[in-house]
Amino acid sequence: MPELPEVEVIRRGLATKLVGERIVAVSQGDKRLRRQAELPELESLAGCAITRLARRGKYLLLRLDRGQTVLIHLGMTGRLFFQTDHCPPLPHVHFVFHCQSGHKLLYQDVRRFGQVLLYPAGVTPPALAQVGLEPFSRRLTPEWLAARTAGRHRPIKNLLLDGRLVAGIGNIYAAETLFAAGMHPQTPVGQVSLKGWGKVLQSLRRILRRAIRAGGTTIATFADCEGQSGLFAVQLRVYGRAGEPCPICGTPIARLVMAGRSTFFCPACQSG
DNA sequence: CACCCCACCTGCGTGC
DNA sequence: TGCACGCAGGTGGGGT
Repeated sequence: MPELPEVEVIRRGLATKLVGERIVAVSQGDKRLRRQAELPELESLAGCAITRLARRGKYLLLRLDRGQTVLIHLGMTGRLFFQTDHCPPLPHVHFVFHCQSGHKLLYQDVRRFGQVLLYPAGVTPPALAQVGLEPFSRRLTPEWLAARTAGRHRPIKNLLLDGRLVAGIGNIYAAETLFAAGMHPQTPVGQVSLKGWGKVLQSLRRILRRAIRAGGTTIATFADCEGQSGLFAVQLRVYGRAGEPCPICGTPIARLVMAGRSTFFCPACQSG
């Protein structure tokens, strides 16, 4: 589900309701996520107030007034939302954060690829050390990308998916970025010119901004913390559209598997 | 170091 | 109707 725009939409939605809110209890479902904090740790959050919601790549961070950090990654199917009153018990709910105001924040995750971890004051979550530059960082420039990829041969699409270099890009936005930049997904990174990197960066930033503004992309399950679907799916130009005509030239959109992931592109527009 | 592959899960759509 | 299969927005550990 969630790439940078979806996580950012969640972050903004949660911030309006959670900043200043105090946690009174945390409860846990029976099945475990791939990585998760133990319940006694999370129960130690009782009495803490949430001071800030932050995002690094696809990680969401809840900062608490005693310095702790709750690190949440939504994996493929993770969702965060407030439980509405009188709704029936939901399946696949793994954590419930009970707030002083009566709000209940639920973490639901069908496939359980997500993570909910707790770090004490002063400890930086190790996973964050691996996270690359934010797409909107001023340090991310065509020159930086060219320097980091000089002489390397991996396809640009695989590079965009590598969050250790640039954070937050997933399969949807990698495809859309390369389409907008007119670049073939298999282009070896070492062959991309400075001008090419400029185009990629400009396309990436424009698409991410538009996706955030549209509330993210809902393919099947994504929803913001109020349960609203994102509207960017209708603006997708190639992702999931194999066989459909390219919106620019009419050539059928092609599908290719790269690094085990479906890759959608226009063979005519993205020849360079 | 650079890069690829697969495991980790459940659910849904398709085709036989 | 049922079953087998392929596919899905994520990482991360292990192999070449």
